[in-house]
Amino acid sequence: MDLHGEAQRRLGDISQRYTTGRRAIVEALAETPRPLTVPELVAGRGIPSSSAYRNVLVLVDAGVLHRVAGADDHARFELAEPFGEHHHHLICDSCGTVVDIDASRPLEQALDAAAKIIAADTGLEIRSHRIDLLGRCTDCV
Amino acid sequence: MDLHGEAQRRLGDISQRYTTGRRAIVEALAETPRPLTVPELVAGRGIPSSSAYRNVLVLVDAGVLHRVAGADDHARFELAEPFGEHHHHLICDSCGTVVDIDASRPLEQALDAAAKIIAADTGLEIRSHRIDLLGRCTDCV
DNA sequence: CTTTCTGCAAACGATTTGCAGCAGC
DNA sequence: GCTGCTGCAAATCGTTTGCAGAAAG
Repeated sequence: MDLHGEAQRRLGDISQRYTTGRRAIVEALAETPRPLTVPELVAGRGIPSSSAYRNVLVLVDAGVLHRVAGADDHARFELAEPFGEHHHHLICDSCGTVVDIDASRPLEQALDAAAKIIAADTGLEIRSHRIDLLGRCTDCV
Repeated sequence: MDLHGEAQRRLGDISQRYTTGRRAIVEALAETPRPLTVPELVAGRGIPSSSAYRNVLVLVDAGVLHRVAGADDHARFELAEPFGEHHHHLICDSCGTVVDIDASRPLEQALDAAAKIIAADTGLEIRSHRIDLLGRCTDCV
């Protein structure tokens, strides 16, 4: 899939430009196997944080990025699903890091079943669901 | 269940005291049907925020409180499960508020099945899981 | 060319910390 | 009475915003 072409298309849909700064963010996230906080994203890449905060909002709005909530209080960002593979997250309850976990077929089936029950059960306007696993990442043993 | 007695016991287990300030936090959360941020917790109750931040950490450590991640970047706190009922959360993706949703039996069964597959599948040290529903709260229509 | 984005610097708000005095056990 | 907790005030850090200049289409 053409990452940058598609990103540009989605930005165009909401009348936004695909600028150098935004491309830098998309590239940084494409190279990382886990969601990043804004400080992590800009570190060592020379991206000014004020622009990063602004652009991350726009990119989420355009559907290029997803916002991921971890165990600590910092928003993390990753490429939206059509760009990456469908997966879930292991959240380290020691350091707050979020690690991607590939989805497996039986797991997905069980989760779909749960999601259906949730919707039927609550009757609430539910747009999506989030399943996170809490444990220890390899760095925290 | 004796809320305060049990809170004191759990604090004692980690050599911490059940002080007036800590009791105030437990009481505030016992009266609220949803997890609160620290600023929400101290508002109008005259609890100094520095103490609130410190005590919330201790209470989580003692297993009296749980930390809940919402859609925005602010940690929220609620009484730990043995004190409250087992439930899940509806997270408003508009205002970030977290609302409790009572658990139903079929939902729990489906979730248990999913959790078993997760554990067998990943082999990771998973301590717990988190299922959140993302949608709109009644205030945000 | 026009409109939007960028980057700096300053403002902001939540969270953390040092320290002297108070309180639980 | 000893040790740990409290509350204030100041420091810190992530995040937001105003504005003049640069860049995308």
